[in-house]
Formats: sequence, C-alpha cells, structure tokens
Amino acid sequence: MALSDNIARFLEELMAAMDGVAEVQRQELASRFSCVPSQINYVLATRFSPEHGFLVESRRGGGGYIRIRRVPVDREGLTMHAVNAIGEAIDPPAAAAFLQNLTAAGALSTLAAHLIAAALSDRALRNIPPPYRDGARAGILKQCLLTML
Amino acid sequence: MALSDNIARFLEELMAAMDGVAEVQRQELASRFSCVPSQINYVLATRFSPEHGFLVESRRGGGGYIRIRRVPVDREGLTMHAVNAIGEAIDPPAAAAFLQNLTAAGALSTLAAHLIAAALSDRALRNIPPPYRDGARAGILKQCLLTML
DNA sequence: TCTTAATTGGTCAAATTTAGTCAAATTGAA
DNA sequence: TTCAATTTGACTAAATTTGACCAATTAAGA
Repeated sequence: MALSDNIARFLEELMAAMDGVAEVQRQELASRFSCVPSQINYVLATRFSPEHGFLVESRRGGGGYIRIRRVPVDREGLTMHAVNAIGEAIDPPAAAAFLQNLTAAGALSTLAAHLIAAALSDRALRNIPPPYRDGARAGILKQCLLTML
Repeated sequence: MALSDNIARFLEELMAAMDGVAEVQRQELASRFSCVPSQINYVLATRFSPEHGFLVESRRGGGGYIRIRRVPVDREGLTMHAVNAIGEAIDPPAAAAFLQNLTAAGALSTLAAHLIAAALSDRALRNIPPPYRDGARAGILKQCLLTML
C-alpha cells in the first residue's frame, strides 16, 4: 500500500473519530509519515477533492492548519433539480450530460449511470418509432432518477 | 508446461489460498518467474479475462498492484439465457418475473433490478403510445441486462 | 506603529515507480 | 511445414514521491 493511501486512511479515520472534520498541521502530518510536506497536498488533491465530496480549508502562518470536512451530498436535491430540468423530451447527448453531472456530484453511482444510459440508448429503444424516442427517454430518465432516491 | 501456464497456476493457487482474491505486483511476479513484465499481461489477457470468469483491477505508480478476483457464478450464462428468452415484446408481469429470477439467481443486484424495473414501468413509458410499450420494454430490458455483463 | 524574522501552508515540475500496449521474434504442435 | 500460442522488448501511460521556490500570517523588536 502506497504512502498516499496510508495518509488518506489516517485522515479518514481521524475524520470519522472527530465527527466529520479533521484538522491537522501539514508539517506535523508529514513528519508523522516521514515524507515531504507537499506529499500532504498531493493526498488532499487526489483523494479529498470536492469531487470526492470533501471541503478543505487551510491557514498559513503561526498556528496554521489544514481542515478537512466531509460535505454531505444532497442527492435528493440534486436529483429533483435534474428531474425538473428534464422536459418532455431529451436527446441522447443531453441525457448523457445529465447522467455525467449527477455522477460527478456524487448523486448517482457509476453503475446506476451506466444502467440508465443503457436504458436510454437508441439501441434499447429500437422497437419504438424514432419520433417517440426522445419523449421515451425523458420519461425513463425521470422515473429512474426518482427511483434512486 | 509453458511459462504462462505456470504463472496462471501460481495465480490460481494464490487466489484459492487468499479467499478468492490474488494481489500481486507485476514486476515482482515477473522476477519470480524470470520473465519480462508484459508476460504477466499476456497471462491475464489469455487466462483471467472476464470471459473466463475473472475480474482484474490494477494501479500504477508507487505501491501499484494487480488484483485478480474470481467472479462468482456465470452471471453471463444466466443473463444470456434470459436475453434470448425475451422476445420482441414483453408485458410488465413477465418482465418483473425475469428480473426476480435473475436477482434470485444472483445474476443481478437488487439495485440494478429496481432501476431496470423503473425504466420498464408504464409510468416511465407514458410518453410512448401504449401499442409500442411492450416492444420498448423488451428492447430496454435486453439492453440493460447486456450492460450488466 | 513599522519592519523584519519566524512560522506555516501552496505550487509546480522533475524524478521515480509501477503497469499497459503492441508488434516482432520464437516455439511447438498438428 | 504452417499456424496459433507464447515470449520478448521497446515504447507508452499513469500514479506517486520529492524538492526547490513562493505566499500568507503571525510574532518580536525597534
């Protein structure tokens, strides 16, 4: 297991123990793991980014710190917002965009996204006349998203 | 017996001993068998492919690894059987039966089953004229099942 | 109050460590 | 002999680790 993984795990455990927020000093943490300080930044950038659902704040100077909090994702809000934004019909690229955005925001698992994408594909809808497909896509997409709540 | 066979056997034994998952480092394994690293990739490609019932994950960089998992049942066979049994159209009760059977057999997670059920519902397909719905259901169901492989 | 030193954290790019790909060369069985 | 499977190695890609240099904040003196 790589050093970065150990640091990440340490931070996650600290966060779990500290009720969702971990506060550390970069230098001290680097010392604990016998690495250069910038290693800490690397870990933060690759494993505690906003995409991963974390918020990082920091301060320099005496008494400086790095604070990491797990940001609760409002899956329900994001999903409802998406459902409302989908009209009565939607074309494949737009549908793909919705799925990607929700996935990136952590409101949808990649498995679910893939599955829904499959259900929306032209290949899946080949039995219905093309004029109806975008309408079908909208209905299926909304129903699937609502089901994930 | 060819080198590739020895490597494959080694990995299978490791997997058996390690409760279904073998984790190795490519370079180290290559050294152990005195071969070039890419030989390992060859073995993975020819004997541990998904078709053979294995799942391979890997990571590069410091602390990198190759992890091989034996995937449980032949989801593939069960799923293909189901896909072939679905005709050009399927009504809601029959679709539900397929999903339930596949789920019971362990070929489908309950999450996936729920999601697919949502995509097949009359509510999801409300934008399509009723005469086309059973056809759409068949197409969507097949495509979704194939995606899960 | 200013000025300067000390204390922290941030950035970025190079070096290092792994793994992946692909096609040429080799081998071995039909 | 011939063809498919195997073996190799050169080149590529990705993740991590390290270090030099930069920026912000606070602490201490003048």
